[in-house]
Amino acid sequence: MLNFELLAQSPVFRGLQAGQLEQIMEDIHFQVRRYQKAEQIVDAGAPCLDLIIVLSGSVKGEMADYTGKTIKIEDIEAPRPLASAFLFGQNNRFPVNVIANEEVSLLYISRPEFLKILQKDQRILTNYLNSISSRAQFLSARIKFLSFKTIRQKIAHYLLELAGDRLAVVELPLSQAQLAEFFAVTRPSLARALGEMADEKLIEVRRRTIRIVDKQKMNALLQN
Amino acid sequence: MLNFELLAQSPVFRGLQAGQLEQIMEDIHFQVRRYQKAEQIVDAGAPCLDLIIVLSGSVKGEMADYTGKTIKIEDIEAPRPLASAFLFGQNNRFPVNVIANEEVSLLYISRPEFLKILQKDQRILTNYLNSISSRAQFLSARIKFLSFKTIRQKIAHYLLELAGDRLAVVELPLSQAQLAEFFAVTRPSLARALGEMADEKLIEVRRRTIRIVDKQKMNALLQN
DNA sequence: GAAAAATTGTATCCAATGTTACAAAAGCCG
DNA sequence: CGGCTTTTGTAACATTGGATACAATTTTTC
Repeated sequence: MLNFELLAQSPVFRGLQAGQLEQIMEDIHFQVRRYQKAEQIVDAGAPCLDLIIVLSGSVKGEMADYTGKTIKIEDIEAPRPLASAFLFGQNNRFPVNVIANEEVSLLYISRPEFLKILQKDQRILTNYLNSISSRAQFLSARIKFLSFKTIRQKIAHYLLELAGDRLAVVELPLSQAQLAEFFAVTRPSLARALGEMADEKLIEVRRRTIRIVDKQKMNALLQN
Repeated sequence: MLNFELLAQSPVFRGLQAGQLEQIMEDIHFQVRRYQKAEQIVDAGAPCLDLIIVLSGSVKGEMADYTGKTIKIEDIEAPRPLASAFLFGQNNRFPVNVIANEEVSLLYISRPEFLKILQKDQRILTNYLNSISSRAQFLSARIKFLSFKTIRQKIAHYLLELAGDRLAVVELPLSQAQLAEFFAVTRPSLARALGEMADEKLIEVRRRTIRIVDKQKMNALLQN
């Protein structure tokens, strides 16, 4: 049985009462599938025929970058939708491999069934439009990030974003290895760049804890 | 007066008769604005409140890459929509600067008005979903492209894509300078890479005309 | 608490690309 | 045709980051 309370937290169904949602889903055909940790859920290039929502656990999207290596694009946790931006469109194939981070269960709703839902409920329609758009916005931000030329710029952007306008002391939420992966950069190179920036008194690094010393210069980095 | 024949060619209104479209638009509030060549139409970061469709001419989207330089993301020509993926979403701001390539005229339809249209016509709804999704797919492809590590890989990917399964002789549709911009790479570096690939008999280059000599090795480039 | 594993810090070497500058070739326009 | 502009080709040098290896430190596990 579906957990409608949780599902109503999903970006697509947000704002609905669990009861309303249950009623809508009554007329709809759907499936729930389970996967083990590290199992490959979707191969990049496979056609996207269903809206897929993570019901429990989390999955990751990885892009095969042709060099055999993979770049991790993002994690998706319950109750977020997985393929929302690729359900429609010309050549609607998954751009990424999707792999289970842990044991997960996924809700599948086919495209025609989902269209029924969109016609039925205006709330879900706007939710879905918002969801898809947020997806495009995410990709756009990622392009912006990847367009930084140097590791220092990536670090500066990342740290300033993380710190916001508030404190100058930041605890990295990722290990250096993960951060390097996110930056599409090797781990020693990241460590070296951090070390050099520390030498130049832009930041202070004590393992995962980083203090931004010279916000001025950090910002300047991003503008030349 | 709007050219409904042309507008019906737009991804959003495709498949409608000009007459149907005219009827739908009768109830809708909209504006048409004109811009001169090189005029800045949208500043990156500005809120996106309207669906904007290019009625004539073309515009380009450029991303300010923090270094002062801009990366050209794409050209948008009539009758394509401009901000379709950013009309909705959490933080719906333009991710790019939009600049007129020539004299252009643009159709503006506000979000609430456009929602009316979506509710009214199911054809337009699916069109719009397809349009947004294609947008996300485009961005995703761009990320994939940018994730190639070497210039040679970018060249190989680009040429093989351009050539398709057909002839091995390709005429570059862009100047080297434009291509370099698209590759997010400097022009001399691109020329050098082309020269080296020619030395190694992967390709033959005579200015804009390129002949792919060794498809085998070109493909291999993309896989290691 | 000790051994093992994971994470982080560093160093060396090398390949790839940017920077800058200039020359050669092609296209354009009188 | 002949000069001007744009595009393309090339070279020398500097910089960045990748590959690899290993040491130091911290965390995990038993």
